[in-house]
This record gives sequence, structure tokens and C-alpha cells, in this order.
Amino acid sequence: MTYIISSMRYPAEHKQETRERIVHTASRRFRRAGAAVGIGQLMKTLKMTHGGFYRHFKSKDELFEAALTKGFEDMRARMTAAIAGAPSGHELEAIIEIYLSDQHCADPAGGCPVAALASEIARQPRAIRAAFDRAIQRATATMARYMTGETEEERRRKAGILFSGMSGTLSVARAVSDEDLRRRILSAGRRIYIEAFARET
Amino acid sequence: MTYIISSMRYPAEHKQETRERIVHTASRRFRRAGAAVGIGQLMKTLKMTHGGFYRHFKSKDELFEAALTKGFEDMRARMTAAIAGAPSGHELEAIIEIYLSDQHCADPAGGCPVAALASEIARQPRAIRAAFDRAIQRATATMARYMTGETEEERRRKAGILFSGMSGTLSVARAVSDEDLRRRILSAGRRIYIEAFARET
DNA sequence: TGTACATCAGTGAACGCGCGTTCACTGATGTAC
DNA sequence: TGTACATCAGTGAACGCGCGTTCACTGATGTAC
Repeated sequence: MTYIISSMRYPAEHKQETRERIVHTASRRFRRAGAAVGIGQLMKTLKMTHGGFYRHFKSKDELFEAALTKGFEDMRARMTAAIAGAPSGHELEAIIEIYLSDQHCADPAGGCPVAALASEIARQPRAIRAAFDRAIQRATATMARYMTGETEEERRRKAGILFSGMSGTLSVARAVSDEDLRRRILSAGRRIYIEAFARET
Repeated sequence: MTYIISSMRYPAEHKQETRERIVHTASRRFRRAGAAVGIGQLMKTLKMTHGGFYRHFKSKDELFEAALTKGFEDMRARMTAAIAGAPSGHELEAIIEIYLSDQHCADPAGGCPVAALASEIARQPRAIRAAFDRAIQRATATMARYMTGETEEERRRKAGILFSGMSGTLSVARAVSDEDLRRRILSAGRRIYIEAFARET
């Protein structure tokens, strides 16, 4: 009674675990080093050879899509935790503080995939960008719940701009070479976004 | 009396022209296709061979820096024209309308290098990022002139966040695959940024 | 329980390709006299 | 004005390298009887 499909055996579980390890590592690598990260390098990190990769993915594009989606899931989990830990009524403030924190800025690998990859995603094939659409809409819908505004449509609109705006601010802060300028950009962002979005309008 | 340095002759002029053609084309290419654009491809477009490239630049990095700076100059010229053409007191509104226009979104090659390259610049060597610092500060200082705020410091801070925020919104709009969603993001951006920054506080 | 067999995740050599950079050269230009 | 020469922007073959992908294989696993 324990079998599900006759041809499935123990290795199926093992295979899925390997796939997840690949996606997990790839997701961090892509965010840290960009879409140009190589399959060979990646598999080496996982103590495997590049050939095995194709037992799990049709192509690098397929991996990139999975890794991007995984990045959004990581980010979502983080934000959900921040919301849960925030005093009621201060959820959006907590989101902004965490998103534009020095720690998030210093950790692209574990952070928001939009800030880490936005300009590269624009050059990816359609299927990847379609996955991006879905992830963005989902994130925006969640943030909209904590937004002021008369209609759902208005709250969504504001949430989308807050999200894309913060991602740009984080990208610029990371691109800058001067440490002090970087910190000033982040703190200005926190202050201005909280003032504009997380207080009564 | 027409010679300046005895060893300089007509070709010096010609050489500079070639260099400018390389930087001009590279600047557009990098913005359109990212930092991975190859020297060979680039020189081919200019009907030259890749070997000649090294008469003008020490390395690809040196070209990237020059191209990035050129991109900021192009953008600056555009914005200066927009400001000159705007009714007095509506300069910031004009900047926002143009920056988040459907046309700018559809033309990364001729548009803002921050929106086109931000996440890739974060991974470039220090010298390139130092050039980025300078360009960002200059752009921010110009925008600050049209900003409301009590102190110069406050106007600068707001200008910096408006700039980085708009660049993120434009990046996200470009990454999205759905045409309608893209247009909605841009129009929401125009509306919200004008409301927040280009009206009385 | 013991043996023959099927499956398939992972290996590693090989492919064609484009990359950034070097370098001996070519040939048009301007200079010197 | 005419000729010998120096300069150097641009040419194109060559370098070592890493890329994405394919494919014949190995060997550990679970199945069938």
C-alpha cells in the first residue's frame, strides 16, 4: 500500500532533493553574480559534474526561471516574518525598514531578486519574464494589504510603485562605491518611503 | 604656427573621432544588451576588426567606464532639454513624465544607464563604480534644484530617492512581459511620483 | 533468502562557439631635406 | 617639387579559456521470482 506509481521508487525522493539543492544554490548564485553564472561552476559547488545537470533541467533557462521563482519565495518568507513580528499597524514600516536595511544591501545572494537582477531579467526570454510578472503581482498584492488608499486598485498601484521604487534604491545603493554614500542612500530611502507610504495620507 | 606638439599630426583628430564612435556605439549597446556585449561584435558593427580596439582602450573595463559616463551625459542632455521646454515651476513634473514615458521604456539603448544597467554595475570593478558615484551625484544635484524642501540637504536626499526610485520602476516595467501591466506600472509611477515630489508638500 | 535483471542519477570526454587580449604586419599619412 | 623616411591606426591570425549542451558509460538501487 506504500507504492503510488509502480515505476516510482526511492530514488525519486533523492532526485527531488538534488533538484532542490541545485535550485537553492543557483538562486543565490544568480542573485550574487548575475545571470552569466555557469552551469559547470554551479555543479562543481554542489560536488557534482555538469553532465548530471540535464537530468534535472531541459536548459539553463529552465533553471534560471526556477531559481528566480525560488528567490521570490525566499523574499516572501522573509517579509511574512517581518510582518508577523511588527506591531499591528506598523507592518509596512517594518517591510520598508528591512528591505532598505544595511544587511539586505550587503546580502544580494539572500535578498530580493528584483534588486539583484531586474536589468538582466528584461533581456531574458518570454517564459522567464512571464514568471516574473506572476511573482511581482503576488508580492504587490501582499503589500497592498498594508497600504492606505480608498480602493483596492489604488492600494495595489501604490504598493507596486513602492516595491519597484525600493528595488531601484537598493540597486543604486549596491552599485555605488562609496560606503558612506551607500548608507546615506539607504537611510534617505527608509525615511522618505516611510513618510510617503507608511503614514496617514 | 598651426602645430601644437611636433609629433601630433592630422591622424590625431581622426583617432579621436574613431574613439568617440566606439564609445557612442558601445554606450548604446551596453544599455541595450548588458555588460556582456563583446568587443568583437562591437567593432564589427563599426566596420573594424577587434584588434584595433586596443589602440583606443587599455581594456574592456576602460571602455565600459567611458560608455557608462557617455550614457549619463546623453541622459543629462535629454533632461536639460525637458527642463528648458517645461513651464516654469513644472520642471520636475516634466522630468518624471519623460523618465517614465512609454518611449523611454521602449528605448533602453538611448535611455538612462541606471535603469538599463544598475544590477550589473554593482558587480563591476571599483573604478567603474567610482565613475557611477560621480554621475549619480551630479544628476541628483541637478534634480535637487527643482525639488521642494527647506534645506539643500533635504532637497538632495529627496532627489536621490526620486531618481533611484524611478530607475527601479523603469527596470521593473521593462522586465515585465505583459504589455498592459507594463503600461500600468509606468502610468502609476508617473502619477504617484508627481503627487509625492512635484506638488507642494 | 538469493539471484538475475531493469532503471536511471550521476560521470566525464567531446562538440562548436565566442570571449578578451596579444602581436607581427600593412599601408596611408605627414615630415624632413 | 620630389624622394626617403618615420609614425601609428587598423588588420587578422593566434592564444588560452569557459560556456551550454550532448552522449555513451557506470554503478547503486529497487524489483521480480
